[in-house]
Amino acid sequence: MESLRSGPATLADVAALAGVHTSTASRALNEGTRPKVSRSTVAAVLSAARELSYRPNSLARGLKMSRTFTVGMLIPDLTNPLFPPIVRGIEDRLRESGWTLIIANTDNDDVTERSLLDSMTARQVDGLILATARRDYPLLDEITASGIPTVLVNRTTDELTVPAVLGDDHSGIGQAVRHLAALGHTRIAHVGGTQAVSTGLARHHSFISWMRTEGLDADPSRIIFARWFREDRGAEAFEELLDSGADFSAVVCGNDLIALGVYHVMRERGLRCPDDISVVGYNDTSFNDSLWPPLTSVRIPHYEIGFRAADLLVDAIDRPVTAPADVRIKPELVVRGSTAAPPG
Amino acid sequence: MESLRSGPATLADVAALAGVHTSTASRALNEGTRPKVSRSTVAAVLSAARELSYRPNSLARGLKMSRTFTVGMLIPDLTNPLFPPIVRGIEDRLRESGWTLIIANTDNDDVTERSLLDSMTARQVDGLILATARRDYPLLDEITASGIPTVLVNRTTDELTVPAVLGDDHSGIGQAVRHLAALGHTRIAHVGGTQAVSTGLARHHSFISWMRTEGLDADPSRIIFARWFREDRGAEAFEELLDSGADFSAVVCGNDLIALGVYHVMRERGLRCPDDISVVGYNDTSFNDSLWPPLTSVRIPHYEIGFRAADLLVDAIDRPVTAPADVRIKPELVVRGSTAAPPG
DNA sequence: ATGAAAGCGCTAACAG
DNA sequence: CTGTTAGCGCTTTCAT
Repeated sequence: MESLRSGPATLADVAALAGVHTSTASRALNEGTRPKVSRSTVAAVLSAARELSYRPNSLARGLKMSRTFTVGMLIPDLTNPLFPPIVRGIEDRLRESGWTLIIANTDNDDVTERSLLDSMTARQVDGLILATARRDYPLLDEITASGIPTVLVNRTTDELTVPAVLGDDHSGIGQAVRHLAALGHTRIAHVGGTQAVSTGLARHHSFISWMRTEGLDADPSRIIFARWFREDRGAEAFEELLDSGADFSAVVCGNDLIALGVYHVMRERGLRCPDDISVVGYNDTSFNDSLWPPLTSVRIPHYEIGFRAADLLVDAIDRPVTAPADVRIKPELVVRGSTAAPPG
Repeated sequence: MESLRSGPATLADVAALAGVHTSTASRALNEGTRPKVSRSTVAAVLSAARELSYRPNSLARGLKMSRTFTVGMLIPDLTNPLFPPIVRGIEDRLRESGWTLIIANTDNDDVTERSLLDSMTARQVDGLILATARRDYPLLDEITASGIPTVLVNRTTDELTVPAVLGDDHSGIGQAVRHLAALGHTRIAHVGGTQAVSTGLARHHSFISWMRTEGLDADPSRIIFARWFREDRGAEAFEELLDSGADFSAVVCGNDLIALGVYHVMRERGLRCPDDISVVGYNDTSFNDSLWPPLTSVRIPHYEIGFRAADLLVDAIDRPVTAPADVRIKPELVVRGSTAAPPG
C-alpha cells in the first residue's frame, strides 16, 4: 500500500486512503473535533493514518494554529550540574502535554542571550523558561511586553513581574545555621555567592537573619562573597577571609562549588575538616558523598523545581493572565561528614 | 510607525512599508537571492525590516523549504555528567550555522526512544544526533531507511551504517595500562562497563590487548563487568571481584562512576588508595580532583566530540551522501593521586 | 456529518 | 530586476 509520493504521508494521503475530504480527516484525527465526525468515518481515517504511519507535520499545524507546542529555555551553562536536573524536570512535565523544549546556553552573556531569544521567538515558541535572571534584568521587560508567557526558574528578579519557581533559601539556610548551632558552633562564617543574583542575596540575608534568631553574632568580618558561584572564586574568597584573621569554627557556603574551593584551601593550609572547621554546602549537586569528607549540604529538589516551572508555564499558556506568584520549594539539609562539633 | 496588526511583523508588512511585493522583499532579505535585487530596493527593504523588527517566521519558512534548521538529539540521561559538555559542543557548532537543537532523554527506554523519535520527525528535524546507540540497535535501520541524516556520538553500533564521533578508547586504555605498568604494576584488574554498549566492549578489548602488549597477563579472573555505568553497579562488581580472591594491585575502571563505586568499597573494607590498590577512572567527568584521593582518569574531550559530531551532521545535511566514517578523538591520561607504585 | 474554500507566512518558479 | 502565481500541510469557518 505504499503511495508513490516520496517522503512521509500527509493528511491528504490519509484522507484519500480513507475516501474522505482532508477537513474530515483532520477532524477525525484531532481529539477535540472528533465528536463532529461519525464513528465509522473516524475508524476509517484512523486506520488509514495507522497504515500510512501518518504523523501530522507540526510546522504546518503550528503555522495554521499559531501554536507550536514548543517552549524555549535559557540557561547560563548546561555543564553547571545545577541545571541538568531542572531541565529534566521541565522536559518530563512538558512531554506529558506533548510539548517540546528547546534549550540554549547564554554563558552569562547579554548579547548572546538577546540573540538566542530572538531566534526562539522567530521559532514561535509558545512560552519561555528562564534560568538566567539577574536581580536587575532589563531584558525581562521586553519579554513581558512581547506578551509571551514566561516563568523564571531557580532565580528571580528584584521586581516580580513574572512567576518564578525557586528553592526556599530562607528555609535552607535556616536548616544549615540551626544544624551548626546545635552542634555548638557560635562563630559561623559565610562565604556567599555573587549578590547580583537573587540566590546569592537571599542566602546572605537569610544567613544574617537566622544567626540573629539563634542568638548568634552575624559578625560582618566573618561574611565574604565569592565573585561568582565557582570553585576558584570560592577559594579566592575563603583565602581572603582566612587572611583577614577572621575567627570562626564553621562556614556556610553559598553553594557546593564554593564549598569545594573552601575544601581546597583548607587542604593547602593544613586545616582539617570537620576537626578544625565545619563546612556546609548548598544545592547538594552530585558527588557530595564521594568527596572527602562527604559534604554536608542543603539539598534542593531541582527536578521538582523544573517540573513545577513547566507546570506553571503550561498553565500560563492556556490561561491568559494569572497573577505572578512565586513558588518556593522546601529544601532539606543532608548531614554528612563535613560538619561536627567545634574544636575544644 | 506601528502597524495596526497585532503580533509581530510579517513579510507582507515589510514589503508594504518598503513599497515592494513580498517576493521582492523575500529576495532582498535572503543572502542567497539578494544579488537579484537592486541595491536601492535592498536598502529600502532592509530598513523597513529593521524598523518593524521583522523576524522571519521559521515555521512558514520551514514549511515552504522543507528545511527547519533544527536538529534533534537523543541522549540517555542529561544528568549523567558525560553529556552536558557534548551537548554544549553540539549546540555551539550548530549555532554557528544558525541551527537549533532539540534534545530529549530516553532513560534507556526503547518505547520512549521511539516516541521521541516520532515527535522529532513530526517536527521535521533536518538531522539527528544519537548518543543512545547500543551495539545492537535496530532502531537505527529505520532511521537510516527514513533517509534523515544521522550521526552517532560517544557510542557506536556493531554495524557501522552511520558516521560516529567517539573517544579513542584504544588509545585511552593504552595510556592507563602503560601508566600503571610504568609504575611497576603487573597484576592489573579491570572493572568494565556493560558490554552491550560499544564503549564497554572497546575498553575491555583494549585492556586485554594492551596488557599483552606490555607483556602482562590479562588474567580473566581479574576482569569483571559492572552491569551498568553506575556507581552502585561498579561497587557491586568490585565487591564480587574482591570476594573471588582475585589478586591485583591496580584497577582500570570502565568509567569514573564505576571508579567511585570502587572507592566506596575500598573505604568500607579498609583498603587504602593508592597505597594498597591504584585506581584509574575513565572520562574524567567533573569533580575528579575534588575526590580523595584525586582520581587519575582518562580525559575525553567531550565538548570537542560534540562539536565534531555537529560538524559532521551539518556536512551530511548539505552534502547528500558521504561514506560513513568514524571520527575518533584522542583522549589524554590525567594523573592524580589515586595511582602510585604497587605496595612492597 | 461532511465538503468546499480560504489562509497561516513564506519561497520559488515563471513571466515580463 | 520585479510582480504574479502557486503551494508547502494543516485547521477552520461556512455551507450544505
